[in-house]
Amino acid sequence: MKTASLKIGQLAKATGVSNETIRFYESKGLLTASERSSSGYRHYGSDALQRLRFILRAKRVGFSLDEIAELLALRTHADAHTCEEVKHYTQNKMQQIDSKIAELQAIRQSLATLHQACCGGSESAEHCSILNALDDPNHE
Amino acid sequence: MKTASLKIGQLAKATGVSNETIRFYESKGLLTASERSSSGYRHYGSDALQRLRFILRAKRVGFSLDEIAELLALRTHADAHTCEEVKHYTQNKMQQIDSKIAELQAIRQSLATLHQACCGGSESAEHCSILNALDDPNHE
DNA sequence: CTTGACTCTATAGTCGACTACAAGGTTTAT
DNA sequence: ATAAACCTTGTAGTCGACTATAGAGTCAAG
Repeated sequence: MKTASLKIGQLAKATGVSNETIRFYESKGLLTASERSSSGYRHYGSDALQRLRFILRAKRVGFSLDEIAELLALRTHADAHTCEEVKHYTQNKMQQIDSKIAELQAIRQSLATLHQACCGGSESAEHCSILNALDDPNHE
Repeated sequence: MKTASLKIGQLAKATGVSNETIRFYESKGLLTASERSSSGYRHYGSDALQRLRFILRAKRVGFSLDEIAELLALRTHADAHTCEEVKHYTQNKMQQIDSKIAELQAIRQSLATLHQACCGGSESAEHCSILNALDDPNHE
């Protein structure tokens, strides 16, 4: 027996998604079982666990399943992608991520201002909303 | 005439969404026109621009319209919310944002590793994928 | 004073991402 | 050896977030 082979239900439980979701991700090409038993049962290694966690992580920060599939398909020196492609793609994606981080920090700042203004922030106006808390210097 | 009154199409153009999307957001309680003309046309002030940009920003980082509506409804000293509620909610939301930022940074790190490994990162293995680039110390 | 570019409401359709059956086969615990 | 608890495929339904269309009214330029 190989180290840590998981059946679909175990993988599901370990990641907090349903069996159906895992099969759905498979149908979208995001996650394939490393093996099938003679009876057709899916079997996963620990790499699947890592892969699925990556998928969920990326989803939580607003990436679509298609984008995630692209990310997972990225490999250096792989047959399907030239170095140039990988360089450009990763560069681009990192910029996208930096924007997302900046956007999150802006929202966080507004929340922090609101949090401080609440009950005790004596300077603050009444009816201070999250939009008042936003300075919003950059547009678009 | 008041300063900078926008019709729906102008607001749409300024933010890059369609007129229909704006009406849809209105139907979900996210964005109301400050006024209607006698003929029923919606008119927006610059606050609507700020509000809509906030909505789009929050959307891009994975918040649902319902969550965004909650964020926008947050006000200190407002009738509908006690200080305790606001304090708890903002605290909670800020933690959520911190997790999102950490997740983005993890993905970004993987991409950076991949980017460096590509064409010239002499130490790196062949067929290095984004998952190999992930150390993934923390689970869940 | 008409033409074209806007706006309105209302309803239906689409698309991504699941979620819930149905009808059956397999594994495991007793 | 049989029942409970798994697994299989397949199809249909749901839900959030739009998007498109119809049919009508309004506004600004020539």
